[in-house]
Amino acid sequence: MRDRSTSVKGQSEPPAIDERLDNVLFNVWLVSRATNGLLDRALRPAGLDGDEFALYSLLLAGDGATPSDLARWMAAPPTTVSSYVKRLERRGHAEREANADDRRSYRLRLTEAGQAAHAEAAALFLPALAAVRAGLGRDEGAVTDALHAVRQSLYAAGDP
Amino acid sequence: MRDRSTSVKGQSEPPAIDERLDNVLFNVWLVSRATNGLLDRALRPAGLDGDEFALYSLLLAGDGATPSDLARWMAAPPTTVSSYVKRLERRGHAEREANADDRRSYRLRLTEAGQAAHAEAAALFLPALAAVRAGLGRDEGAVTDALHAVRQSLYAAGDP
DNA sequence: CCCAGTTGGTGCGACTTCGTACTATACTGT
DNA sequence: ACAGTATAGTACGAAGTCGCACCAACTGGG
Repeated sequence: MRDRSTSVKGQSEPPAIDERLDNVLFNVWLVSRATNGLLDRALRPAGLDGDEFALYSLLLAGDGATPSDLARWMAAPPTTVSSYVKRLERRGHAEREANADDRRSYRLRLTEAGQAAHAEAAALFLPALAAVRAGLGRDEGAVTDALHAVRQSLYAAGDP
Repeated sequence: MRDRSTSVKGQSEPPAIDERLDNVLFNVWLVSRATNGLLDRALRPAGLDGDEFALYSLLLAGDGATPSDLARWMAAPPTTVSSYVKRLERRGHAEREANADDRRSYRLRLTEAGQAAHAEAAALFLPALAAVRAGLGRDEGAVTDALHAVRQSLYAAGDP
């Protein structure tokens, strides 16, 4: 896994990490920033950013979701979720379905248009994912395990 | 590494990932959101959020940095960096030092007050980091390697 | 030299995030 | 039945993000 120093082409290298900062959380921050940057640029032509694409994917994979569900997935406060909901509705990409069991809540679902938007974004997302996977090569499984482990630890460490 | 299912106490578990979404980029997104949430909450008493703490740490570890440097580290557009600079200056946490070699640019450095703020935040950050590391146990090295690998791949995949 | 093109940063404005309050509905024990 | 409390979501406003347009300073070919 280590020392895959095969720098392809003149591709830009990431800045080198000071050893005092080389901890899990700082590395997560670096990866997170770089990933957001990459996805935002890749998806822009489709009119979505990385967060929105994740949201749409979640709504599509599950059978919709309640705002509370989304807040848990995103680790975001409910007010932020409310903004997203409003935005998706304004775009005509999602709609509410009343929940008979709990009338305070509702289930948010992608509309046809929302699914189309997701498909369009996915067509840009998949090549980006493929490129990253290619860069990881045979390490991909280990990386996925590592990310699962970090997520688990974050919750154990007190994510609410 | 896998199946460390020792859920401590009644701690909240993260939602389970649909297998169709279980790819590197989506996992990075989940980890990123959860990490930001954790850090924002942990650091709030010190008046910094996760991004700011990373920024301060970078400025402290390097001997200051130019806005372009920061943009590269953060994978953020220059306008965003400008906002950060203004904010840090407004707080009295950083100041500019003229760069004789390129008079368009400058080097940003933490002031005494900035270092104090960083120290205060670090006192909250370190326990959080320790908790996450504890959760990772002996996997920590593998996780760090994995994060390095992902960062490398992101740049190879076209981070500018 | 010198000027065309590149690079480092910023002002501004549209849009996003999220804390503080608040309402509405659901649970809990008595 | 019914407080009292807990939970789902929202309105609003302050602060943050970043695209567009821009200026200033560097660089390289002629």
